[in-house]
Parts: sequence; structure tokens; C-alpha cells
Amino acid sequence: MPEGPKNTPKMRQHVTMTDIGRLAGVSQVTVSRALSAPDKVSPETLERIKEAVRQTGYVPNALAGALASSKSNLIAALVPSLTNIVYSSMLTAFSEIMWGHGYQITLSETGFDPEREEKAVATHLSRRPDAVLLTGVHHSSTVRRMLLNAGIPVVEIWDITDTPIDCCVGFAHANAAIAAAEFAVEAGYKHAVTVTAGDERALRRRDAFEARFTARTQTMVQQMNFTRPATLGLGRQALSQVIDAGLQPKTVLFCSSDQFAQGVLVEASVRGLAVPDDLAVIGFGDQEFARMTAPSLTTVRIDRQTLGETAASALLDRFSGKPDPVAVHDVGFKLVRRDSA
Amino acid sequence: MPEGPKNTPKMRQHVTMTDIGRLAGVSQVTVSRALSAPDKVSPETLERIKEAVRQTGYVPNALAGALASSKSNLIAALVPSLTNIVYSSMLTAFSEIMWGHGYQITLSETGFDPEREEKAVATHLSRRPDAVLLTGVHHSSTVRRMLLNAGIPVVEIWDITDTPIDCCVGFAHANAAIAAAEFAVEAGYKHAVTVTAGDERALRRRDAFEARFTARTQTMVQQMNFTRPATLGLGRQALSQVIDAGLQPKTVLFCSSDQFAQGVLVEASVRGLAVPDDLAVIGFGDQEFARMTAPSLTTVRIDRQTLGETAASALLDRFSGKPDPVAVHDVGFKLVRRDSA
DNA sequence: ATGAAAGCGCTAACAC
DNA sequence: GTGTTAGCGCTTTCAT
Repeated sequence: MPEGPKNTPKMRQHVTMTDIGRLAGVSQVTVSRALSAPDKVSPETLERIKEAVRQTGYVPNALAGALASSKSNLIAALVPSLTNIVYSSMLTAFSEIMWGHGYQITLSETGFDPEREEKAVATHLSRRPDAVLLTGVHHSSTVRRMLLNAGIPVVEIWDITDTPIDCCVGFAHANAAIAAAEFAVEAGYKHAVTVTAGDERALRRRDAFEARFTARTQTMVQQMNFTRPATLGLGRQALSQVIDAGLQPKTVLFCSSDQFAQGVLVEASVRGLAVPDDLAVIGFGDQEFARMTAPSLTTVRIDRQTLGETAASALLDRFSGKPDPVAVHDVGFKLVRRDSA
Repeated sequence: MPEGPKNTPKMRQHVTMTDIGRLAGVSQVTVSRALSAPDKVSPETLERIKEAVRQTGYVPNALAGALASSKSNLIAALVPSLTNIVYSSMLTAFSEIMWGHGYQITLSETGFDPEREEKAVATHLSRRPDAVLLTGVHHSSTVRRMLLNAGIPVVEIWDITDTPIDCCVGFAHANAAIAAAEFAVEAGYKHAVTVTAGDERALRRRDAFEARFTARTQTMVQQMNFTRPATLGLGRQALSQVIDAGLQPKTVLFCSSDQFAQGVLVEASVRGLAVPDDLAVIGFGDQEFARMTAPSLTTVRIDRQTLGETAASALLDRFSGKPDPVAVHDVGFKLVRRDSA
């Protein structure tokens, strides 16, 4: 007894432009025109095509389109972490605008790891994105070469440099830290502790803060360094350790992120320490709670929405072939004084 | 005088497999094999090809590959918001695993807006993703039809239903809220206020909480409803208004997110109100600060990492053609009692 | 182990 | 306004 036909897969056959053309009684190209340049097609034809599209539930194949036109309408975006609001909020502002211009985002997290970034860049480039967004301005030479080779616009965000791969949108981390140090000195703080996460930009801020604070006060700066990403819990831990080591009067803690600062605030409150009288805190990032917590947090504000939007504009400028596109966009920073320092 | 050649664009000509083949003295197909099935090519040939790839910096064109093979290795992921850690953390867990299996993510934010979701689904489907991840289980009929039509695996997350498009991974929101209500009653709270953001799942939790609390206590539940996403600031505002309206003893606030709860905690602290004695607070989500803040926050924990990972496995199961894949994955929830209630 | 041929579904260039 | 012809850069199938 012969076996009946088994494993007859439903084999979802996709509707193509050719199918639509057949239904509408026109050729495949006309369908293509109807979809991408409707005014180049007669109204009657257009209507028949639209009807066929409706009936069949036709969905264009953007893969084929991209292959034929060498335009993928894809932007590759690489960020260190999605769960860190400073990056995700930029990404939201960025992708909002790019989406409005017909671009889609392919996303990867690099976790502050150059190797992951390298792999991710290679993989993303194979999709032939029309542009790439990277976080930070320090990248392996391989990454730089691949990107240069791809010959597409690249925007590096959250930092600036005189030698971007293509262009960058960010701010001078060292200057932000120096501003914080100046503020701390002017406000009368005599001792400082830095609380720092492991990422390279945070380290640069720490060093710039320390250099300036020491130069102005002739006082050593104590360092609390973490390799893990900043969390509230680590912030609490940091203050605990500082207290164990002996907290001096007139001490300010310069945290590499508001997350740390929040932890310091919590720990201070638990221990019945008054902020800013017993200890002062400066955060970094100006997340929502900084303004809303009690005591409110003195911090360095980065306008992440503007940053994301500027990155988008920079790419759009490049797409439109604007003659002399700006290479370095400094969106600045602002030290926001509140109650904690 | 004839014009010289101007606008000579550098026309980045991409290296192709054919180019590599020419360099290595083999045909284009052999290059294809060398890259996707190295063991089907002789060691010497393989080495020559690899060398050519190195020299030229060849990057495969995944667009062409996907078109030819009908496999894009793309997963479309739609989430309401990237800046909300509950979604971004799931996405991180999810994409981590998918990336490990060779898949890339195309991302869109829908902002809790069905229309945006509909447009996004259509756009994403045109890229011929191998699967789609959606947030929530309520989608327009158009979305359902498009997805069904695409014939690819679909996973709906952060909620469960008996009638998923394909499969879902989440938990029963109503049950979570009922558990919170039961807890509140058992803990001796006599009055309740719900603080709720505008999204549909939060509303469902609110209603379930209210129904159960009222049934158990014969007491009306007061509602504080917001249409905007939950923020600390709105949480403070909520408590202010509750107090203005007259805060009764033995009141518990059931917040639709930890964000709200944090705001309530801050406002209470500012006003010198003791938690949980003057008022109790229950959050939702168990974000990091819930455990770390003082007083720590009683909240409903959702294991977002497991959720994201389960969603990934569900898709991988489908890809591998596993016979009877599970359609409904309930990852559950857990009421975590801490200091605030 | 390697190659030739066909074709994925579209856009671009050029006819008519 | 519409159609014809060529690809885009791969994978697949079938020969050898």
C-alpha cells in the first residue's frame, strides 16, 4: 500500500507584483510604479491595482526592492545597553524621526564590549544599511575600516571627537566633569569621592573631575570604582564603604550616573545622614527622578532627546547630499543645581 | 569648451562573491559554499577564498541571500516603549538569545497605539522577518490577518490568552491584581486607592483589584487614573491629590507600576507620612529600586528575563519544527512583600 | 569537489 | 502611461 501524500506543507506562497499585475491586467512594472509613484499611473489602472492589492493582502518584498535599488531603508543602531535609560531615550528620539522618514532600525546591544561591537557591525553591514549609528567615539580599527569601507554615513553619539569616522553628536565628557568639579569647589566642598562605573566615558569623567578638584583644593580625591553598570544598589554600597573608611565633613560624591547618586541618597537617608549637610551628591544624566526625588539631585543634564534628534538630522542631511555637512555636533551639557549639593 | 567630468561619484562598488571567486580562481558558487558550508570545499580552495575575503574586506550581502533563500534571519520586535525598563529588559533577554542563534532584530516602538502597531507590522512584514514578536494580546483584526497571512511564527508577550495569534508568553494580569487585593485585605488594609496609567493591561489590573477588594471589604475603591505613562512625578501628584481628598487610616495604594509607587513613597516622605503606618503602597513590576529603596517596596514581581527567554525559545521551537509547540506560556508572577505594605 | 543555469521579487533604463 | 529588458548578489538544483 503506497503511502499517501504526507508532509504537504502549506507552503505559504507570497503574493508578488506579478500576481497583482495579472489580476489587474497590467504588467509587473506598472504595479511597481503604482506603489512607488502613483502619479505615473493612470487613475483607472491605479484603482484596479489597489483593488488587487486589497483582495490579496499583498505585502511588498522590501528585500527584493533593496537588492534592486541598493537602498535598504535600514539604519543599524548599536548601543551599549537598552535597559539604561540614557541610551534608550536617545534611541527613541532617533528612531522616531528616522521612522518618519521611512527608515527602520536594526538594533544591537554591545554591552560596552568592543568585540561584540565588532561582530555586530559586521553582521549589520551585511544587511546593507543606509547608515550606522554607534555609541561612543572609541572603536576598534577593524570597525573603523569596515565602516569606512561601507561608504555609508555613520554617526557616533554620546561623545565628541575631532576625528569621527564620519560625524558625531555628543558632548565633551571631560568638560562636563570639570564643570562639576568647579561647581563643587565653588560650593565650598573640601573633599571629594568619585563613584564610577566601568565604562570608558565614565572613567574619563572621573579622571577629569579628580584632576580639576585636586588642582583647586590640593586635596586627594577618593575613588570608588565598579566594573559593573551603575545601579542603585551599588550606589548604596559605595556610600557604605565611604562611611566605613571615615566620612569627612564637607564631602561631595561625584557619581558617574544618577543611578549611583540615587543609591547614595537612599543609603544616606537610611543612616540618618543629612544631604547636603553631612554629605553632598552630584549625579550624572538628569533622569526623571533627579528632579522629583527628595532631596532633589544636583546633576549634569544631557538633553538626550536633542541628542537623538540631532543624530537623525545629521544622517538625513547626509542622505540628501547636503554640501558641507557638519561633522561635529556638540549638544553640550548643563550642571543643574538642586538640593543634594 | 566642453565641461570636464564632474560629479564623478566614488560609487562604492561592493565586493561580491563573484569578485572573490575571480581572485581565488573558483566560481561564485564555490565561494558561497565556502562561506556557508566550509566542509563541502577542499581545504586548499577554502584557504584561497578566505585569503581573498580578507584582502578585499568582503561583506556578504544578506539581502541577496535572504531573497534567494526565503530566510531573512530577521525578527521583527514591537514594544510599546523602549524607555520603560519592563519592556526593554525583556527585549534584551530576548534579543540576546536570538542573536546567539544568528537572528537580528528590527525594532519599532508602538507607544501603546494600535494604529502605530498596524503600520509597524505592515512595514516590518515587508522585510520578510522569520518571526514577529508583539507586546500584548490585543491587536487589531488587520494585524491578526496580516500576521496569519504571513505564515510565520508570532509570539505575543507580557500577557496571555487562550486565543493567541500563534503563541504567547506572559502572565494573567487579572490574577496578579487579585493576588494583590487578597494580600491587601489579609494584611488588614481597610481602604484602597488605585493609581493607574493609561495602558490597557494596567486598566485590567485596576478593575480586577477593585472588584476583589470591594468584594472582600465592602468598601469602595478610589481611582486615580492617568492617561500618560507612569512616572515618579505623577506618582507624587497622585498621593497629593489623595491626601487633599482626605486620606483615611489603613489605606493601601495599588499602583500600576513601580514608577508610580516610587513617587508615592517620595511624596509620603516629603510630607512626613510614615509608610506603611500612615499609608501603604503596592507597586507593580519589581524594578531594581523596589528592593533597594527605603522603605523597600512591596510589589508584584514579573521575571522579565525568563519571559524574554521563554519567548525566544518558543520561536526557536517553531523554527526547528518541533511537533506540538506549546501555545500558551504562563510565566506567572509573585507578590513580594517588603516594607511598604 | 566544483560548476552551470535558473531564479528569488523587485527597480532602473530605455523603448514605444 | 505602459511594457520590455536587464540586472541586483545571492541560494538551489542538477550536472559533471
